[in-house]
Amino acid sequence: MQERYEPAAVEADAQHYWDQARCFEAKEDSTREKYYCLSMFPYPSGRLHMGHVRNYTIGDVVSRYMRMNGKNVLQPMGWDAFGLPAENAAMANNVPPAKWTLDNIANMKAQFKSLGFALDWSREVTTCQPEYYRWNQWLFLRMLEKGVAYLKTGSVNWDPVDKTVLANEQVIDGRGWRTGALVEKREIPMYYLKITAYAEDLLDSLSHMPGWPERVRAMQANWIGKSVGVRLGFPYDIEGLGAGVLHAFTTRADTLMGVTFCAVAPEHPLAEHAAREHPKLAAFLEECKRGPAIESELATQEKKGMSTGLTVRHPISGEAIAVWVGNYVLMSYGDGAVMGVPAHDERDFEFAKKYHLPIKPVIDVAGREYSTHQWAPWYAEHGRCINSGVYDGLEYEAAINAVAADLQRMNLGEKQTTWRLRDWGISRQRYWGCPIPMIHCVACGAVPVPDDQLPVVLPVDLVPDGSGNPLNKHEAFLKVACPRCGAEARRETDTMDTFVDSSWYFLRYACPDNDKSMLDARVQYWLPADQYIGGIEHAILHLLYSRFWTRFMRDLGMVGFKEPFANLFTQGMVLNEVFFRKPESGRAQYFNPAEVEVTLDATAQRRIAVLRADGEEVESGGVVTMSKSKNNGIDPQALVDEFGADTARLFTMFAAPPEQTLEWSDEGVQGAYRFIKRLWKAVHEHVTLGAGMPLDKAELNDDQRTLRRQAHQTLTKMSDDIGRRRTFNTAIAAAMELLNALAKYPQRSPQDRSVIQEALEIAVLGLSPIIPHVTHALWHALGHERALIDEPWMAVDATALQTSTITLVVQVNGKLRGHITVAVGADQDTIRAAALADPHAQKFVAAAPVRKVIIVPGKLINIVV
RNA sequence: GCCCGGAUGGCGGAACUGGUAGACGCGCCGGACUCAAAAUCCGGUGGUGGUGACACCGUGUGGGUUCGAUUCCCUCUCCGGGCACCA
Repeated sequence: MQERYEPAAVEADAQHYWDQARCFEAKEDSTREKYYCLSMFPYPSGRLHMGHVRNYTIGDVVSRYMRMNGKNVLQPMGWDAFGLPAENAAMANNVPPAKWTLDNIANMKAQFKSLGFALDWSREVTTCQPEYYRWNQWLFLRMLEKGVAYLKTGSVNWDPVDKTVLANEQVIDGRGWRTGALVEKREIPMYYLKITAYAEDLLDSLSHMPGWPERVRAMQANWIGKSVGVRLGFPYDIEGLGAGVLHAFTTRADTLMGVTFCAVAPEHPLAEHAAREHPKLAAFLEECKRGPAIESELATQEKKGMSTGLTVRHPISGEAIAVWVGNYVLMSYGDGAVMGVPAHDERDFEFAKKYHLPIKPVIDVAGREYSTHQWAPWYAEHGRCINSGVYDGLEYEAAINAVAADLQRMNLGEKQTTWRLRDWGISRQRYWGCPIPMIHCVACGAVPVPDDQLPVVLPVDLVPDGSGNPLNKHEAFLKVACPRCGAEARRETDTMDTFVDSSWYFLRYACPDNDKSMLDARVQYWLPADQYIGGIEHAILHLLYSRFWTRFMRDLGMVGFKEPFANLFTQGMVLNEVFFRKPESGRAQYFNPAEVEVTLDATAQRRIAVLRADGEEVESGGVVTMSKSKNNGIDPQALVDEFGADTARLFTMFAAPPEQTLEWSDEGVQGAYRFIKRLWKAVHEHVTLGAGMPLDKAELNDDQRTLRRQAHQTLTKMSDDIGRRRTFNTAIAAAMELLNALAKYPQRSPQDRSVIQEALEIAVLGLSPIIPHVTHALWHALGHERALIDEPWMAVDATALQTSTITLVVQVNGKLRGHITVAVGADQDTIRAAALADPHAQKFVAAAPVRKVIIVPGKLINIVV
């Protein structure tokens, strides 16, 4: 064994072994228990970033651990290869998105390999290849047949200068990012997927998914947003419209008698009707249309409204109710109208104050004093109806039931369940995506592409120029015969949302080579995925879409399950300090932390950051998410080149628990490297002493027994931390403690050496899922023929854990005052007496009478005086 | 604005089910080795008071429940994620 640890040689050797032995190529085997460990596939942006390293190291640790525990493990990888960045890069460099994307994939794949992940590359899936996306198209056609996909108009951001549709990300302060032109909303026909048809089941299933984090389930439940309430009708007879009913949904039908106005969305038919005769209102509607499309901006903008001049009738009292337009009312939720009850809804209160509308309290909350001048949070609480005619005296639920029953009788309302969840619009007016397989014929309308003409292949040599989808100018793609009548027709040029690609890629890993069908029987063997790992930022959309997609496939009989991911793990983001200089005028210039030297000043009080290039100081902007815009990313490759993949892996697993954010630290990396060197040295020192003797468990002295106990306690903890808790940081800490104990262990007798051998084996094997390369080498050095990856996980020796005495904590009034040692299995009276006799405790007990003694078995005694 | 998280020494973090706050690592201080430095090794390291044994204080803020609270409940502050066309 070599004395020096040389990561490059060690890692090349281990990777070569895994490659030639094809260790990670998974094969279906019905006699073995499978374990499908899935990580969210990356967008091929060009380089791996630390977030990727973190995500895939977690998956790799789990995979390797499960493999050593006898599972038939599948850990695949692929590429989420369609999307906007490729079009931007194409424009910047005049390279087709396809070439840019495939080059990036080649680069990143090499990086993946250098990190030593146990991936089955024979199942690689790339979403921009027709072999993959043809099945997007195929399934879309099945959805169309079932009415799950349908056509409807939807609103998009329109840049009037570039004459193109913009993503929300490309709209900055209401203006196009390239042109600076004011962005307009445009209504265009788009395809939608009826995810709302599955809303109830998507919600209900959440409570039967113990393998998902509580917070993700809560976020999804709130996103689906089930509300049970009443759909009310306000009848009207309006000139030019005739008689009709304005519908509004409410969860607070008990406050119906407090309605003093109604507010409708700017796109509501009543608003549009009124605007025809009302230029100021028309201008207001225009203003709303130019307003933000993003919910966060809608919700924070100033609440504005304007009267339509129209009135509707209160369904119970018959009073005239003014109809207003409110910029905060969403056309997409409920009926696009709300009843205004300023006395019991904060937003309505604000609105009423601003436009001097009446406020009428109709709920008595525990006899408290209501004031129409100022809002108080309790105004929205449940209570007893007052000022409500026949409903006076009724409580919340009784009042809602009574109102619903009365309205139903008048045919002006009914109980209704409303969902916040909206159908999923998948049409994108963009080039670099999966073509929607439709053909537009003058005579036949929108005609689906027949299955035998799939895939509709996306031309790969186009370069977008910012002025809309280049497919619209591509004659060879556009021109096609109508499948129905044969006349010349035009191909659909919209492509699919990339969330479609990522909604089922995890199924395709089971059968990537199947060119006859989308899925096959192998899916049933591997899925559902036993562990899914990815960023918390995907907690809602991607995961919800995947759950929906799987349900639709289940309904078609393509899969036998509806939840694709049995267990979900959401890892935190990777952060780093930002350094910048801001000139007097103009934008801040950001410097990569790799180019900055941070030192302490003479008093060690203040940190000084200096740019290496010019020796001048730079400012620190705190620790934030690694991003291109802040130039604070760390290239994992530089780390691998300098310290090796094992150090990169160890650092990311040790620096923080995997669910929390992780702060980059150069010193932390050094610490990880130092630990690996210490481990190497410990094994080296041990094996240079030559072969030991077999362990004789019956002939151990106290020191040997103590070390053995610690080694097996470490094994217990590492197994639990890796296998159950997924707290890799504490598993590593336990291994460090064991190594510290070994360093202090004094003896070198043959029996000592056999105990040390066992402890080193536990440390090396236990760490192998995290730092697989160096442990591969050390395992051989410890005298094993077989490669470590093929070894089973070690079993804990229960006899090594046994002790005869136990130390208990003695508290007085909950404060730590002393320790006592008692025999294992001592009875309560003995423990109580020993605790009271403890001299440290005595000092505090002597002065006052003992009122109570609480004994927590195996832990502590609390004496209450 | 709404939904979901988070806050513990100089720093990253540990304390798993309400039971010893600060494991492990980094940094710093002292020492060994060295002509010297790096590397390595050994010891110390929450704050205040005390020569010391030890005592008191201490887990973002303010309150509550409990024999006992970093952990449970309420309030507030700050930070992060998501908000449907970034992925």
